[in-house]
Amino acid sequence: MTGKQFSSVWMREPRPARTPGRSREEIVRAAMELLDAEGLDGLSMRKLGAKLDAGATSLYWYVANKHELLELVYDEIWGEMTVPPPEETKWWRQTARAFALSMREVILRHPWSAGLIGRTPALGPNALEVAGRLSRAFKGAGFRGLEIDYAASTLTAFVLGTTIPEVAYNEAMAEDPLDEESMRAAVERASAGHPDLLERLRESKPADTTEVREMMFAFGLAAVLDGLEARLTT
Amino acid sequence: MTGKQFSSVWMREPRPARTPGRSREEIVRAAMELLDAEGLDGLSMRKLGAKLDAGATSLYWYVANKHELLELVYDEIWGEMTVPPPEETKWWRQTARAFALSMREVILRHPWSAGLIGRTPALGPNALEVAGRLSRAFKGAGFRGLEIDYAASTLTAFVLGTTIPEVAYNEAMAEDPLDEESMRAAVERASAGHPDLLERLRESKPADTTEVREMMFAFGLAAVLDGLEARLTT
DNA sequence: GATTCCACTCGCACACTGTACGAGACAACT
DNA sequence: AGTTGTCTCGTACAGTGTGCGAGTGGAATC
Repeated sequence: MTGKQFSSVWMREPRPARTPGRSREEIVRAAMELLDAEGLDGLSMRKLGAKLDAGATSLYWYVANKHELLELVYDEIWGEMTVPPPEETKWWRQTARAFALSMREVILRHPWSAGLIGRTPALGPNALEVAGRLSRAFKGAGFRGLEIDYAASTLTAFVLGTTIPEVAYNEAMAEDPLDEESMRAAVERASAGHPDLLERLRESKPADTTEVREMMFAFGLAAVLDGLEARLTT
Repeated sequence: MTGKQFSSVWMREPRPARTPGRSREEIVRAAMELLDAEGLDGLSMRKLGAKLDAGATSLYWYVANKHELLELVYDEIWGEMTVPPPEETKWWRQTARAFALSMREVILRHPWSAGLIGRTPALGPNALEVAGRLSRAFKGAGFRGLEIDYAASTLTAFVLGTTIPEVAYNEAMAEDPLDEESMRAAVERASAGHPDLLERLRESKPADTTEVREMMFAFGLAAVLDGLEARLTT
């Protein structure tokens, strides 16, 4: 009568894995390969089973349902991000900056993660490790109490909010590859009646898309870090 | 031979809608009701058809596919956000702040939008209207050239990145309602071995969840605005 | 008034999804 | 030898988006 358990993979022990060869890790690895190759929609239990020379429903021995599997691969994403330990960096800004760049890079490298990353609570060991390191970094910076969390959340929110649309753009381009020119024409047509937008569209003409985004990210990141620093000195 | 068109609802004229009663608008309205009631997964063409006393496939006369329908309801979301015109506000900060609050409020009111909002290019009339107003506001603030876009993107990125996890938390809670207490216990158990996290978890004990998030949002927003202002004066 | 045409509706079918169920296979322990 | 527990998987079910093609009703044309 103690109420329902919070249902997450991380609240349950994994199957012992007496390991003939199939195990949770194996499944997660195969799932990530499939995700990298075919995206979030490309992952189905049947395909994953086939990839492992197993029946689709065999996987349900190791994983309660597909959502649990996604929780597992999701945490793997956090494992690929780097938060440099304080010894390696002089200022907290350096740590924060390195993390932000790494987070963006990981998401862009695994575009399917953009569809997962804010969507499920991040309670896996890797996510907690990152959260812990980030916490320590901001604490070292001088933040106190809840503001440590606030600062960390602000940073990750910026990266998330920036990267998700980037991924969306990339995927729209991938499934419907059209040259820069006609894309621009389409957007221009849609922007008719919004002179401000058209003007800025023309300004960016010569620049490469990825380069513009790089600059945008650098600009926003600098602003966020400045903003956090400002919260610190008052 | 001019290459493929960019495929988006906004690139095509809507069906003339001789309107016996069924029309694009009607369908979009019904879709939003269904989404508000049952969430993103609750929207299926069959259910939507039933709600309109129509066969599922009848809708395909007005909409090329489900994705197009989602593009339409997605733009509706932008229509509910408010960007106060410059006359009504004294500083750009006020405009930006009002927009950010409004954006967050709209997303929280239509949680399903969190699954759409960064995922598809925002080329609908409402989205462009918002983008235009935002552009003008930041131009008025003193930003120039591409930095106008950068500033606007930074702001929306922050709101997006903050709100998506909020929605995720709300939905996890909704489908698996457990009291604050056992939730905290679960998270504490997961955080074992991360003293920094545990410490902060305990600090936030008395505070209400929604209140904490409100404070977090205010903190982050102030930081972002400060950061943007800093970019401006240099 | 008859005919043609077109806007529109919708039942059926197809390929696909996640996963509950229960029957079997194999190894280890009693 | 028998029992138990771990693990595999075929089958089945309810659900999805949507292509196709036949059907309907009203307006326009002859």
